[in-house]
Amino acid sequence: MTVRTRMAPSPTGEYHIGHIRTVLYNWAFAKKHEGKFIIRIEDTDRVRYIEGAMDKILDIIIDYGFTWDEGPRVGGAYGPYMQSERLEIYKKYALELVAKKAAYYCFCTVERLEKMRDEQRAKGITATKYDKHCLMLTPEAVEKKLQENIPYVIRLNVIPDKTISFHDEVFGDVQVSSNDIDDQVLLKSDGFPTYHLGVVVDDHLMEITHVMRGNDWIPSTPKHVILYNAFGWELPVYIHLPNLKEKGETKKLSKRFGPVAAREFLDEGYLPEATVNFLMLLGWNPGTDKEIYTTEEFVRDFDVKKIHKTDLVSFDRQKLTWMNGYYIQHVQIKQLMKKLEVFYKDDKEVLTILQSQNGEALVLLAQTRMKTLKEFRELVVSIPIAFTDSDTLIVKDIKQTFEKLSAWKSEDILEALRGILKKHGIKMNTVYRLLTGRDVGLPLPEYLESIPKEEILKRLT
RNA sequence: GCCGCCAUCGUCUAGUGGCCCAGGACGGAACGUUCUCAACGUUCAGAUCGCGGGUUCGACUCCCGCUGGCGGUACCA
Repeated sequence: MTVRTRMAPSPTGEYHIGHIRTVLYNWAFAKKHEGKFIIRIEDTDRVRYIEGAMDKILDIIIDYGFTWDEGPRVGGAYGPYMQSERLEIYKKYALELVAKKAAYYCFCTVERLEKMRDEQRAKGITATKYDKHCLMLTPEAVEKKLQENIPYVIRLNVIPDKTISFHDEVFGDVQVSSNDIDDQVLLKSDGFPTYHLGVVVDDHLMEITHVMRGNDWIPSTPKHVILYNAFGWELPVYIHLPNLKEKGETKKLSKRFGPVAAREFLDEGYLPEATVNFLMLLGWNPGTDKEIYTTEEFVRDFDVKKIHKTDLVSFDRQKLTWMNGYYIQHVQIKQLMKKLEVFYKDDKEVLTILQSQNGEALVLLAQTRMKTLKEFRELVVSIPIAFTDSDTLIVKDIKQTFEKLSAWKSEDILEALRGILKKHGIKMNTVYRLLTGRDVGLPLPEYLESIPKEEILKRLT
């Protein structure tokens, strides 16, 4: 049996960093078992649908280094891979369920449903459920309403007093009473399926063997199990993943603490490989002390049995930043140059520095000093400074000393600066501030060498 | 409310009955190196394993209860 996993994004908004984690796990699992990773677009919510969202999602998945074997843009034998193009299929299967009495037509208006729920709540029932009002309709009555073009939905017919159970590779056996399951709408009045119908039909038709998704789906999995049983289909292997939360908080990631969208992390200068490495450890751990992982190593070591059985895992931004710094430090200098050039492609000032004669030398110096690509800018771009009265004497001295230097080399500059420090009884960071406008940064002599002497002298007037 | 799930240093976690008076990483502190800041090296602090009961010769590990958190409870996914 070929392993087939999938990620099924819904084009209703920004692609979250947590979604990349889910892509990573699904992708790695398929790779590990020499299977296929599929992307399917679940665009069944026409109210929240956002034009262009799908392409943004696909682009960001690519930018994080992932590809898919089947799905939009690449096609495949199980297409179409957009649910909006599969409406006839869902209708066919919904009707099959109706024929099997596992589902039924419902003509209730939203108003009646609201009234029904209000009445239930008035009676103290907080877990409101559809009252199966339309289940009582005779076949003739249904036929008549259909003839009259009365809008309808198709609902799942949940049989009471049954125990629905399924096995999850992470959470073990889960059991739920069918009494706690609502007669879920399967096919909406606009002809689109709800998630529950769409996911079951498509996962089956696309021969998905392992369903890996956030554990917020655990409560609705029994509905899917009922559907699989009604169709007489075999269940996929369920693997529910812990969701992400903000470090120190109890709730999910929030913009208040930094980026949340996958795209934003790239914009902030986080390397995809660093972020992906960080994501690997969010919900999984090899059981060893190894934390730095290439995707190849991850594919090799990834084991479903090691996925964390917990409700939420913290997204520690500080640790991400550390890991990003680690990656920047360990990447080949040429590659780092390339990454910086791409990152600063619209920043003339930084780009000029990068492409100057000393560009690479500066990057080498900056390599251990930046945690994100974004921090490179403040390392190499000086801020003009206004000298105070007490500064002028030192500045003048520095200038004179520099002017006397025959060669503009870091060793000579350092020696000159040492003399200044001694003479005025000041620390290097004072000189640092006078020359760059910043308190900290790249090693001064080397940094100065990378800038033409004339320019430095000009700054000192 | 009801249903389901979860619970180890500040944070992420290792740990599946004795190897644990709980190990690693991030963060913090100190020292070394040093032209500032980093990086690097060495060291330190930091968890009576949510609480209370059991079971057992022995529990972080098994069972029950409580508490807390999360999720679901839509013609959203």
